[in-house]
Amino acid sequence: MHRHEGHDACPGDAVDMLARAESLCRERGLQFTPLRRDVLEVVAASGKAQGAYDIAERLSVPGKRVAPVSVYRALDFLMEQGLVHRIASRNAFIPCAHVHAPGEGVIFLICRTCGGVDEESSQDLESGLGRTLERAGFTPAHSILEVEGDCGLCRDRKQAS
Amino acid sequence: MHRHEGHDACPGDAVDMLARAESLCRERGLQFTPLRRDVLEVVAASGKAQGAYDIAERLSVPGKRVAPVSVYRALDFLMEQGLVHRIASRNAFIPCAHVHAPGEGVIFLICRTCGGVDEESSQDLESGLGRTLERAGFTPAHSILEVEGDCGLCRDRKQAS
DNA sequence: GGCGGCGGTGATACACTGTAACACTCGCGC
DNA sequence: GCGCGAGTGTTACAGTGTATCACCGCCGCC
Repeated sequence: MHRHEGHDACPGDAVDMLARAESLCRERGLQFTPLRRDVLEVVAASGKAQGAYDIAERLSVPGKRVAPVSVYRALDFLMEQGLVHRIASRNAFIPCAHVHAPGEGVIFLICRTCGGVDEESSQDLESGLGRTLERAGFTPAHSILEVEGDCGLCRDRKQAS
Repeated sequence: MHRHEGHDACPGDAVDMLARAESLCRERGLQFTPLRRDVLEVVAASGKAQGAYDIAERLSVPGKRVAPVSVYRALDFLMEQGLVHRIASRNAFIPCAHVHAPGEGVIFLICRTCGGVDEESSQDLESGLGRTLERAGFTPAHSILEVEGDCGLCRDRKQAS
C-alpha cells in the first residue's frame, strides 16, 4: 500500500513508531502517556488516514469510553512532536514516516482507491516552491501539499482487471 | 492585499468576475441564477477567504434568510465551473483570479496577518511536482498546495513599526 | 390545454469536526 | 501537608458539511 523511495529513514511499522516516540519524548523530557501511546498506535497501525472520531471509537471499549476531545489533545501533542501529520483535505491523521530535517517540506500522496497515504519529500520541489514564493514576495511559515490520485499498486490492479 | 504577477489574465474585481461568470455559463449552456450570482459576488467582493456560513449570513436579510445548504450548492456549482476555489486549510472559499489552462496547478498564498489570499501558478513548480510524482509511481488527479505566511505588504508594515 | 420530467431552491434534520470550560487526579517539590 | 502544573474526563457547544423531502418554474411532448 505504501511506497517509500528515496528516504533516509523509513521506520514503517507501528512497533518502531512507538519505540521512536518513546525515546524522543524521553530525550525531550516529555510524557509519553498511555493515552498518547494508544492514539499513536491506532494511527500507526492503519495504513490509511484516521479521523479523530474513528480513533476515539477504536480506543473505546464497553465500560471505558475515550472522548474525541481527549484524542484531539493527544493528536495535538503528537503533531507538535512531529510524530503524526494532519491531512487537511481529509480531516484525518497519519503517522509520520520520516525523520524530518528541520524546515523540510513534505508532500502527501493520497490514493483515492485504497486510501493509503504516502509521504514524500523533494528537494527539487522545495527549491521550485522557494523560487515561486520569492517571486511573489511572500514569506512562508508553513505549507501543505497534498496530491490525490492513484498509487502505483492500485493503478496496476485497475489495468489488470 | 493581493499581488498578481506573471499572470495572463487578472480580472481582479467583482464586476469583471460576474461578467466573466455570466458569459462562461451562457457559453456552456448553464444557468447563472440569482443565487449563484449573489454567492459569487460575496466571494469576489471580499479580499479574504469566506466561509460558507459567512456567505449565508451575508446574503440573509431580515425576512429573507439564505440557508447554508443553498450556499454550498451554489459553491459546488461555482467550483465545478472553476470560478471559485476552496481553501482546504481554512474551510473557506475565494474567487478564482486566473483563467486556468486545463490541468494547470495552482498555489495559494495565504497571509496570516491580513487574511488575503493570492493565487499563483508556476510552471517551474509544476514540473518539479511532476518529477516527484513520477518517481513515486503516483498518478495525480487533483492537488492542493497552500502556503501560509506573510505577504509582502504585511511584512513591510511589520518592519516599519 | 394537460402532463411529466428536470434543474434549482427552501427547509428541516442530522452527521461530522473541532474547541471551551471546568473538575479531578496524580506526581513532585517545598 | 500543601501548592502547583500537566494530563485527563466530562459536558456543552460552535463550526462545517450532507441527506432528504417538498415545492416551484420551466420546457418539451402528447
